[in-house]
Amino acid sequence: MRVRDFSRPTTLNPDRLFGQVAQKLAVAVISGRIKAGEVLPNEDDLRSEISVSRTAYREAVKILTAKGLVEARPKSGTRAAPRERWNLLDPDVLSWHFEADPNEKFIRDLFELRRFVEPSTARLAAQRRTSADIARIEAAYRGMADGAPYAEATIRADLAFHEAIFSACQNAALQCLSSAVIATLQWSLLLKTGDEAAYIESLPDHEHVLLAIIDRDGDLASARMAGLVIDSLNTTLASLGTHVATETGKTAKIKHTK
Amino acid sequence: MRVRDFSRPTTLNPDRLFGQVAQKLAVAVISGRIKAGEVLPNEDDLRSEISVSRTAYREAVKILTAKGLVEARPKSGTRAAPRERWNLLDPDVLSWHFEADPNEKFIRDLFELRRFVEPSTARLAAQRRTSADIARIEAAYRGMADGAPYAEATIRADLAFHEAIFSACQNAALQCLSSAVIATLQWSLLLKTGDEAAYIESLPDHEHVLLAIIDRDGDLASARMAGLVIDSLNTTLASLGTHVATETGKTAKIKHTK
DNA sequence: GCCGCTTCTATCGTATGACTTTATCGCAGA
DNA sequence: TCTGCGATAAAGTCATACGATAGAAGCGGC
Repeated sequence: MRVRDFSRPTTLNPDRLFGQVAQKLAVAVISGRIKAGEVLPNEDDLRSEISVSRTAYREAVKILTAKGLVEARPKSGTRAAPRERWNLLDPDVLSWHFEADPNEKFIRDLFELRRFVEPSTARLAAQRRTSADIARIEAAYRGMADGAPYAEATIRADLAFHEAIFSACQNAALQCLSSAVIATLQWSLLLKTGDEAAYIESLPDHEHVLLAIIDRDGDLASARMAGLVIDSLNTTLASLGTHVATETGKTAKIKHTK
Repeated sequence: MRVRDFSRPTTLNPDRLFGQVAQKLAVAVISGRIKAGEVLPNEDDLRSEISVSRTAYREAVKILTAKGLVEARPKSGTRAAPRERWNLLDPDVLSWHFEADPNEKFIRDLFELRRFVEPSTARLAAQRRTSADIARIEAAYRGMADGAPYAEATIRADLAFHEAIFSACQNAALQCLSSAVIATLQWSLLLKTGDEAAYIESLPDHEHVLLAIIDRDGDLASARMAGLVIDSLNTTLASLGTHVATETGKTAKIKHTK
């Protein structure tokens, strides 16, 4: 796909050869071009696709193995792993998804995760935030408010806003979910690009979350963040051409079309 | 540490040479024996520790790179990465933590994550469960009730109980968190081994969760799971010799000692 | 003596070829 | 038909070599 990924640079070097091969293979697996059968046999790949040494190829495979995308067993070959084995929350795996066609079910799943996690992070952030955290969140909010909708800088500010809230939680395990939330956000922004009204409307919601966190009001921060996520989900799914209804109460139920 | 890890076999082959080297290095990084400085220089390791070829060593390093534990920059060397770069929710990384000394802060973080996530999974499971899901969860519960506390089979049943609830959510992204929850459970069971009373008392809680899921009562399932997690946290932290107070209402605040 | 340039070295990345280990598959024998 | 053994294919391991470059060490000019 032709989408730019604005998340922080991936851990593995993309201008190194093994990194390129890893990405190439990963996208082939994630996009479904390689199902759960054989991966391209060693020598075949080397001779046809790109001429790359066995070393670089093997190291690429090791990376994918580490992320659960493929499984290599001695005699039977290196096969693409079934999806339930993939580390879907790995930053690189999330990032590689942007190179494939949008998977609607997966985006829904990510949003559901976000809906469960992000209100809690807002609550924690309200309870534990330092003044430095406030400064970061506020700066990010200003970046969102000042920039043009869907400009790169604005998007970065949006991502930074949510990242800063995670960071204020002081929880290393929780922090690891920030990449998943950020990927969800990117899908969201990507899908509704052009819908300026939706973006403008979301600004006050962000500000309200910020204010609640400043006030150390965990319940309020949580509730406002929940609202923000649900609004985002609704406009995103609307862009996806799917219908969504919001239940009364705090949870939103996604109508399963078809 | 001398702890057994009962989670499903890791994705990367432990009886392969590179797997052993990867584990060795990973534990050295996670335990803090290697800080954020240089990793053992190539040749030094090869000659002293275990005689292993550069190939195997490099592939091990690639695995750790993929999981964010180390960073190999072109010419300056391979260094242990700062902790915020680690993929703490990666199944292997979680598993490697069992080889190091218990990190109290990290266990608290994991419990916090669990507290946020697992009630939601119980709610979703109640809404979406099939009869097959019920069968799995119920079988796991029977395994817990029938076995002796802290016997291996009983522990496996406990883990299976929670895993089955994740599975009933039909959410691939959420599913990836099951390994983190299971790791948390294992830490919990490990730390309070011997406290049979705590285990016996948790049985009805599990049963109540199961019943709520059978009844498709999402709110009830969520509330009961929340109670279960908080009880587990309290007894676990008590075993850790730390004091915890339960706030009135749905959230528990962990008193930060010192 | 301080600063900038050159050189030198350590270390990662890549390539190649040979050998070992493992597990699958098919054939032969009971 | 079942059992078992060997052929075989693919991953795993080893040794070696070379290229590139970041960073250190040494050198020379101001």
